[in-house]
Amino acid sequence: METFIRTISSLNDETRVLILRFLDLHGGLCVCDLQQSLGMIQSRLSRHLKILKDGGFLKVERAGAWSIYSIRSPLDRFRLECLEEIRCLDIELPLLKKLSDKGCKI
Amino acid sequence: METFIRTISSLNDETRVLILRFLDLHGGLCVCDLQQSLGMIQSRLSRHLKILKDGGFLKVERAGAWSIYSIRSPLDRFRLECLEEIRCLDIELPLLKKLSDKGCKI
DNA sequence: GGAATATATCAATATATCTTGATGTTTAAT
DNA sequence: ATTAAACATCAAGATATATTGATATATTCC
Repeated sequence: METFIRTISSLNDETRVLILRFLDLHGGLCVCDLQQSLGMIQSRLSRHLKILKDGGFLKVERAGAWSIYSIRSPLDRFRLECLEEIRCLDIELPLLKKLSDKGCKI
Repeated sequence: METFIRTISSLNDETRVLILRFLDLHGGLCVCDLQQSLGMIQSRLSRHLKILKDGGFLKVERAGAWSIYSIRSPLDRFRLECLEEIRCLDIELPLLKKLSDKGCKI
């Protein structure tokens, strides 16, 4: 039950659904890219990314100073169904501003 | 997005998952039966039942003074997947105390 | 019609969650 | 070594959600 609620509650927020959709579309991104693209402050993003990770949807990989967040793979059946449902949502997605390539300076 | 969040948030509560599981197991029940079986007060149940209905998981049918709540059928693919996931949870289910047959007197 | 049952809703309080700004911690560049 | 970037975490305030008891609305039975 605990795990189920943690999984569900990780989706129970528009910000997190947006983040998930954005990472699903663009693949792994660092926090500073998400910051730029989604126009959110860092602490807010970090928090939501952690919740999505604890919910089993994301994984993190350290690359130097960067934390690269991406959709965990493989997702189990249920989480994949959730992701499929999110893919069908009509969400206004911002453009990707990938500054990390040129050296991100927030 | 709005509908998705409403669906997800309706599952984001242990009480509601329990109610859903209980109705899934026993079929349609009135509020007073749920009250007896789950040991909850009426206002609390009414609230959660409404949220599950608004989340698209339950339907209500009036039968005289009683409101019979049951799993909505057919469920769409995503809600069905959610229900399947809930069926797999290890939940301690109370016994059914169906007093409505003999005339429920709360 | 009047009393009692079943349910819904409201108001107040308690609890949890989200947002922001501040503060740590680690890594990279010089 | 120092400085700065990238990220995590914490504390405080704001917002949302849950619980309870009280009240309102049907409906049934007499």
